[in-house]
Amino acid sequence: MNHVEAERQRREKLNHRFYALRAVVPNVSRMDKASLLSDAVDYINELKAKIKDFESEKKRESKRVKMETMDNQSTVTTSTVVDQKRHCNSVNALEIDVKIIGNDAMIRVQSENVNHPGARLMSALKDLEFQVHHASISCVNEVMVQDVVVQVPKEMRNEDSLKSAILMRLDDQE
Amino acid sequence: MNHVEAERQRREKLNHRFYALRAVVPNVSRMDKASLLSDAVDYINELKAKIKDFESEKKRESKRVKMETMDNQSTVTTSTVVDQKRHCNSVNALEIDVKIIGNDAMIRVQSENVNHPGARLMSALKDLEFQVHHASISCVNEVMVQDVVVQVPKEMRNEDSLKSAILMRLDDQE
DNA sequence: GCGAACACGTGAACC
DNA sequence: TGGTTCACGTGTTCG
Repeated sequence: MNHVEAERQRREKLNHRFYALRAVVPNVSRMDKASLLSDAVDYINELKAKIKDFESEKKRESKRVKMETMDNQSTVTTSTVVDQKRHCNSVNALEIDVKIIGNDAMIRVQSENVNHPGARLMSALKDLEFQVHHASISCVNEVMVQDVVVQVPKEMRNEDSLKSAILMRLDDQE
Repeated sequence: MNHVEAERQRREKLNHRFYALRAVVPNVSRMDKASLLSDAVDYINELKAKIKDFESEKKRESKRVKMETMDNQSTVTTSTVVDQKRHCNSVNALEIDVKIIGNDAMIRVQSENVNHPGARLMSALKDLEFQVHHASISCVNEVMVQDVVVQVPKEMRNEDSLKSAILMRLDDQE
């Protein structure tokens, strides 16, 4: 009969598949087909759980990275805006920005690094009797940027008058 | 006979395992047992590849993080050392550290925030005709810390003489 | 000899 | 009506 041969081939095929399954499932406890099947099910569930862990971890990681890059972008954006401002009306001479916040003022001065601008700005702030909370001076390629935070007396808390008062005292020392 | 019953239970058990396998393998193309088995093998290989990807990615990630933390540690260590130095011989008056590196000097001054120490140090550096590359001034609780990097002429490149020269000019302005 | 596991041939069901 | 798949009972082997 052809039937018996077909059935024989079917069994053979099935057994090959069982061998293939044995090849990819580790730790096959016992060698019978039933145990192999349940071990395969367990193994697949283990792999699924592992992947789930990785994916949740990856999601957290990507959130962390996204927040970091957003932080970076905000700082970068700020400095970029400032740079554009700088390039807009940039002259060789000197430029000053003043921002008053409460009792304090944030002052930014950009100038050529000649005639000791750091000493001049600090001296001007001393003349005005501003208490310095923080100052940062950086010089790159003969351009000097100074950022200072000072406490100003209340009668001086006007951005324009403050700016001109500083400019005046800076010019005095040229 | 008992034999037929045992065989019946065996077949039943095997079929249950097949059902269980069907439950955990998605996209079972056809419903016959042979296809189920080969699909299961394919699926397991997919999961394995996915996990391998995740693990190599994770390894790269952990290397990156390790390098980042090492960077952080080195900077933290440096500032800690400096802090210890500060606390060691800290007095109310004024303290100065000088480190000469090539053409430049790193100067650190800690003092009370009275009499405008920022202006005084900058003025002293101007008197000495040191070019300021960078300066950072911070004030917390009436204690002011100044860190500056300057270029010094070669005839002044001695740490002790540099320190006393600065100290002298700071005292002049008291 | 018996429990477990497997392979085999056969009948049935289903396109 | 063949082709395919499944379930079943049976024979056989091994510990």
